[in-house]
Amino acid sequence: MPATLESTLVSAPLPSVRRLPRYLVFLKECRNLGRVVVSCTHIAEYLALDPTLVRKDLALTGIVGKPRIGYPVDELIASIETFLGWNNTSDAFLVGVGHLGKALLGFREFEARGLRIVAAFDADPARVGTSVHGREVLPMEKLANLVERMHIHIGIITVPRDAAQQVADALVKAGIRAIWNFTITSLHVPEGIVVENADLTPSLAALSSRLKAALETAEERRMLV
Amino acid sequence: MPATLESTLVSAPLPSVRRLPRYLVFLKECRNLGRVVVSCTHIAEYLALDPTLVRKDLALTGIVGKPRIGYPVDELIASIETFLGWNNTSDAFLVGVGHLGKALLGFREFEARGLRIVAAFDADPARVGTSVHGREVLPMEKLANLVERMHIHIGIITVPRDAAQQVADALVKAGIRAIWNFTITSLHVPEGIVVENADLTPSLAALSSRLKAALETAEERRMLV
DNA sequence: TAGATTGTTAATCGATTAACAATC
DNA sequence: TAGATTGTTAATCGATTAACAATC
Repeated sequence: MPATLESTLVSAPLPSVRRLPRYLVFLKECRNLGRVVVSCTHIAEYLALDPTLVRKDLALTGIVGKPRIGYPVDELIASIETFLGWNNTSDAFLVGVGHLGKALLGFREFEARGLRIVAAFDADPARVGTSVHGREVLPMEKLANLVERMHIHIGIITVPRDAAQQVADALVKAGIRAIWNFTITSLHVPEGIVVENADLTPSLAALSSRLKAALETAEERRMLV
Repeated sequence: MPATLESTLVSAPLPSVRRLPRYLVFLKECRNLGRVVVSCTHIAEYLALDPTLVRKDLALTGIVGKPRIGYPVDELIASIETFLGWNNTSDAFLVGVGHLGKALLGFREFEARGLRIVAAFDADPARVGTSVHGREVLPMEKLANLVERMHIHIGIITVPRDAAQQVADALVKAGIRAIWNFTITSLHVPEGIVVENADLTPSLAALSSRLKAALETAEERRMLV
């Protein structure tokens, strides 16, 4: 296989990609305050990161800074947003209109971040036909046909975890290319299909673990005094 | 400073901690199927991970396996749940009763994972006094007093991002020790206060980046044929 | 100019993977 | 016993941090 193919198999380093949206918050604040240029030093200080790390992250997006000056704020914002694809919107389907599914359908911010949830599906006949934040809930039977007809690439799974694999199978069979999985279930999908897990449980586990360590440290410190 | 203090400053490796809940899903499936023992090989295969990685993660929880046999399923489940603190529940306050805040208040699963959201607060007078999933929404003025009286350690922030820092300040001042931050805002808190970020935007950015790479790879592969 | 900042190369660090002896 | 699996030590890998020349 030629090297060019191999080279595109990997996306940009994911830790870097995940930091980019946080830079944008700070940069837009700078813009609001009328700042014209900003340095990695300032960004890094605000986000409690290493300046070199920020510099490498920004370089990923293709921007070139000026030594001693920094980066033009407007240009940097545009560069990051283009890199993240926040300019051209992707359409997505959502499956499972429970508490979380409804909340996601209500997030207007997604559209400014390149994601438009254009349809919602549910297996529960009682939910089908109802309207959630202006979108009618459709029956699962319509999923496959609509994915193909509307060239949908992204499926969002917000069903109970026991149903997640089954829904993933249906989405993949219908031709979806990426799944945003809000269940803790580890999905099995064919090679080449992207699964991004967004279930909250791992984050909660990390929170508990860190809190426990912090409380123990504080307790020990107290005992030493 | 003595070495013992230093040693407790760090929690367990967070990547490991984040994987533990996913092991539990598989283990409980095993239990339901009547399996008595399970090996790292099986867990790793199911979750598409390296067996050694799984073994080290499990060792973190203190369990000891039997060569050639594996681990007793029941014991392993108990070991992980104890390690994660899913047995003894922590009380938490939630601030910001919008779409997401309401959805979180509706998640009954949190209680089985050691988190009980005991009260909700909002700055909007129109929301104060209403009831969400059986909990009355309280005014921000009551926050500080109740945190202290109820010995609350965890604050959940689900307000609009512009209000996040202000809410974090109020929580910290009231004596909270850990913040589960559902906004993209990078919070500034005193040393020793834990901030776990759970905003969806970084995950969405990773999804987009990976999808883009996957589509490009597929396209290149198509061109080569 | 002087010096803050960029871009880049090298060193470090931590997590993952490989290797292998011990063992039920 | 034979061999699958554990626990552990060593090697690898990737991300972060340090060092430093180039430069506006």
